[in-house]
Amino acid sequence: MSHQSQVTRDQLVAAATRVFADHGFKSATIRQISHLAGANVASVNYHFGDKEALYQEVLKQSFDYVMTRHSSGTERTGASTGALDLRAFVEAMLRPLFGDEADLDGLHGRVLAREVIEPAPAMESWLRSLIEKQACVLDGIVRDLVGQQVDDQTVRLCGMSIMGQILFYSPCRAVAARFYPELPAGAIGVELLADHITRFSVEALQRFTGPAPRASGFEGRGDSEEAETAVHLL
Amino acid sequence: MSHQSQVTRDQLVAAATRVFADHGFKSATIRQISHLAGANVASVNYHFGDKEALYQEVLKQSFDYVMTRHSSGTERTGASTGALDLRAFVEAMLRPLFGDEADLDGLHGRVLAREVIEPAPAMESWLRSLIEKQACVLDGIVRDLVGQQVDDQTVRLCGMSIMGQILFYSPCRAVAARFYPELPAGAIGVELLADHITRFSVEALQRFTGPAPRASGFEGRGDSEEAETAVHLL
DNA sequence: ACATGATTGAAACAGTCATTTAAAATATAA
DNA sequence: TTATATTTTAAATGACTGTTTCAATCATGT
Repeated sequence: MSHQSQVTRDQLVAAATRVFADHGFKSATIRQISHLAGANVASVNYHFGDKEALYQEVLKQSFDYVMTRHSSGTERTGASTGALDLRAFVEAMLRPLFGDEADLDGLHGRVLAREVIEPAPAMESWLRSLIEKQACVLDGIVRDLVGQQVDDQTVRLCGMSIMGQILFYSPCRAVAARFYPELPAGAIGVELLADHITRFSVEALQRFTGPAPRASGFEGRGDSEEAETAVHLL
Repeated sequence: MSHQSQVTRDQLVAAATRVFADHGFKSATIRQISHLAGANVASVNYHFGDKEALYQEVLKQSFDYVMTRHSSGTERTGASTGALDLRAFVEAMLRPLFGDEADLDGLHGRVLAREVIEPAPAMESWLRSLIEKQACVLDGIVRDLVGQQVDDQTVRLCGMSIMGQILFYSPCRAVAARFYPELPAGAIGVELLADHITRFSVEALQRFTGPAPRASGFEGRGDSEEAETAVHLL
C-alpha cells in the first residue's frame, strides 16, 4: 500500500463521514463522497469493496473517535456526588451532537446518533456494546440519585427520560429551533444545555425516592378523558 | 371525477401513508405505493401530479386526523391542576407514536413525527402552525407548574425536555429496546410511559420555582474536568 | 532505467427511480 | 346506442444509483 493510496483512503473516509452524517447511509451517494474527496467514483469500490464497507469503516472511526475523546467523561467519578456524575455524562453525550459543520466532534457524533436512532444496515457488535455500556453507566448514575427503593424498571425509564432529553438535539437539532424559532440556535451552548438537562433530571430523580407513584401531586379532578382513563395507573 | 377514481385515490393515499411512515419520503417508492394500493405506477402521477404532491396530501390528511382525533387532548383543561394538563398533553402526543402497524393512530403519528424530526421537502405552513401551537400550549402548562419567577428561556428548555422524552419514542421506538434489550417492547404501554414522563417532569418542574440555578444540590467537589469547567454556569 | 504491481481514470454496465406517452378500457351524457 | 370525457394500462424515457471494466498512470524495488 503506497503513501498516496493511504491519503486518498483517508480523504474518502473523511468525505464519507461528512456525507453520511448529513444524509444518512441510504441517501448518501458514492459520487457525492468521491467528488468531495477529490477522487474517482471507482475509488470507493477499489479501496473498500462497496458502499457498505466504507460505511462500516466510517462507523468504526467515529466510534473510536468518540470513545477516546469523550467516553472518558462517562466513567463514574466515584467519589463525587451523583449529580456531578450525571452532569459529566450528559455533557459527554451532548457535546458530540453539537459543534459546527467543520467540527469533528459534531460529524462523528451525528454519524453515531443517526445509526443509533435508525440503524441502517446492521449495527456492529462493538457499537451495540458501547450503547449497552453507556446505558449501564447511566443506570448506575440514576440509581445513585434515586436510592435503592426504586425498582429496576423505573430506573430504566428514568434513564430513557434523560437519553430522550439528550438525543432530542441529535438529528433533531433543527427541531429545537422549529419549536422555538425565536430562540437563536447559536445561543444554546452545550454547557447551558447540559446544565439544564442535568438540573431538570436531578430535580426529578431526587424525588423518585418512594416507589409509590401516586404520592406526587395528582389530586386534581380529571377533566380530560385521556387523563381520566389512565390516571388511576399513577 | 368518477366513483372508481375516488376509490383508487383513497387507496393510494392509504398505501402512501403506510409506506411514507415506514420508509420516509425519499426512500419510499411510487412502485411500492401503487403496488400496495393495487393500482398502476402511473396512477400516482395521474391523480396527484407527482410524488411530492402525494406526500403533501398524506401529510395533510395525517395532520387532520391527529388534529380531530387527539389534539383536543392538548387543550388546556383550565380548572384542573397543571399536572393533569401535562398528563393529558403527554398522552395525546405519545399515543399517535405508538400503536401497531395496522393502527391508524400509529401510521399518522409516525408520518408527522418523521416530518417534524427530519423535514423532507418543505414543511407546510399549517404543520408549522400546529407545532407552534403545541409548543405554546406546552409553554403554558410548564409555566403553570414552575410559577412566574422562572424566565422564559428556562420555560422553553423545560418544554424541550418534555418533548425530548416524548419524541424519544417516535421513529426511535426501537432505540428504547436497543438501550434496554431485556425490557420487553410490548410491556411499555402508552399509559405507563405517559405516567412516567408526567411524573418525571412534574417532579422536576415543581422544584424549578427559584430562578437561582445553583441552589439545587451541586455542592460536591468537581472531579471531572468537564463538570469543573461548566459547573460555574449553574 | 526498467519492470512490476498498485493505483487511478473515463467509460460503460445493469438496476431502480420518477415521470411521460399513447393506446386501451371504462364511465358518463346525449 | 353513440359520442365524449375520464380513468387505467403497459411500455418507454431519461436521470439517477452502485458497481465493473480496462487502459492509463503512478509508485516502488531492482
